[in-house]
Amino acid sequence: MPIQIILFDDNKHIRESLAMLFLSDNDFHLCGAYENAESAEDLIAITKPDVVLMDIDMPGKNGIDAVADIHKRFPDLPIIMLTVFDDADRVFTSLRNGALGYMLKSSSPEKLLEAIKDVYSGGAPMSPSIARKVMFRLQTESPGKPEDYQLTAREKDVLALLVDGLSYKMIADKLDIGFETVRSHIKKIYEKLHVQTMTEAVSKTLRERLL
Amino acid sequence: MPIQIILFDDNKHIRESLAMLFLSDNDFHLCGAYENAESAEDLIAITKPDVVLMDIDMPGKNGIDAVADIHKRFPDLPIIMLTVFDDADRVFTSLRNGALGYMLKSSSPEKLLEAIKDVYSGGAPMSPSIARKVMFRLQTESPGKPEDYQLTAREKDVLALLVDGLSYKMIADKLDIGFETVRSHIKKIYEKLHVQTMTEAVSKTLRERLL
DNA sequence: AGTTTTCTCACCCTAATTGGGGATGCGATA
DNA sequence: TATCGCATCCCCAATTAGGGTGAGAAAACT
Repeated sequence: MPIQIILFDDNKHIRESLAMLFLSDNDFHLCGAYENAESAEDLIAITKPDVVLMDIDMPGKNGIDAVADIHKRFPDLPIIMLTVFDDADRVFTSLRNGALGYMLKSSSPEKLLEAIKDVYSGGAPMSPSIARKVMFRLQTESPGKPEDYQLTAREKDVLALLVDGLSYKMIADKLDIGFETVRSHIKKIYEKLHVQTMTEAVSKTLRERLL
Repeated sequence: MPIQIILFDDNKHIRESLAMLFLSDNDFHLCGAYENAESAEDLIAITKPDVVLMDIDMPGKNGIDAVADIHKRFPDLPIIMLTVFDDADRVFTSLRNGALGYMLKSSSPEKLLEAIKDVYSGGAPMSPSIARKVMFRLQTESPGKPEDYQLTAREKDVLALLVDGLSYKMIADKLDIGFETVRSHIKKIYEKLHVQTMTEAVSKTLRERLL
């Protein structure tokens, strides 16, 4: 049986050309095409599509908010965003809101059909240029190779507890060592991390994902 | 001119079939195929490829470490990882280490050629099943909506500087307010965040991505 | 094997910073 | 008017930072 598709796009031309596209291929069936996502949730509840195609900018309720609502109510329903611009921020917001795929409108009809099949069978299709942005964010948000400050195992223990917000005394208790010993370790840690206060140490540790 | 490709894969069969693939297409030229990545950096320096194909598991130096080294020395050289399993952790480590694309060996030769073209022209090709994992991580690692502790603008200013490791006095200077004022703000912040020390505040702020 | 370095632990003293209580004034906003 | 944000000040106790010293054990060098 064909994959049931619902489409939200304010551009009449796009709606019609996609309708033609799906008509010409028996693997797909367009069960609805709407110019806004205002009552998207109800329409989905009625037509029960397998895949949602959602334009990112639409008058009224925009695609990004619509995705959030749809995803909340139908968590397993795959949603593919359609866009003309590969604006990094909106890509991200959409993805975080629950969209699975992200296709540029400029990509070929074949690619779109392929993307729908992908998303229907558990993949997450993205235009390569979009994937690149996603990855860039991923790389900068998780700064891979942490610099190695050569902390000893014990120092890492202490630092971990420090980061958890414990005081010297509490750390001493937890590690079953003396208060002054904790201090010695912390002095060494500061030296190695090139910091001089607890907050700097905690901040550096979390930001650079040490430990 | 054809895209110059260098390949690292310990499986002789794969090396040979890819060699055949590139021979049959004039858009590509395999300028080297090696069974390990031990001296990858030097080989790259000599053969000057446009794209690197790197198997993820190899005896000796594994592909993940190799990527890190190659990316460090040739930051603009695109690297595509090849793998049989779409193991989420290794995907991520590779991506963080600088790989741009990530293809399953099970994908078709056409897809691989396409991926090479994509990466060469600035995209980031990924198998949809891999992209899904990437997105999943992205969604769970950036925990959408942070709890709102109702901090005032001024309190956020203070908290930001606190997180940067500044002392009360330094914050006072920077914000051009009195030392005691900083203290009162911080007291309020602690109250709102339900913490009682600087480290707890910093830790909570960074971990929950407040600000 | 012998020496040196490193890690862990512990203690001292002093100065600076921080945290928990207050209280007060002023302007904006509700 | 009453609350809220923002700014300022006070005191006091606790915590933290910087400067040392030193001992015992394990790891690394020679």
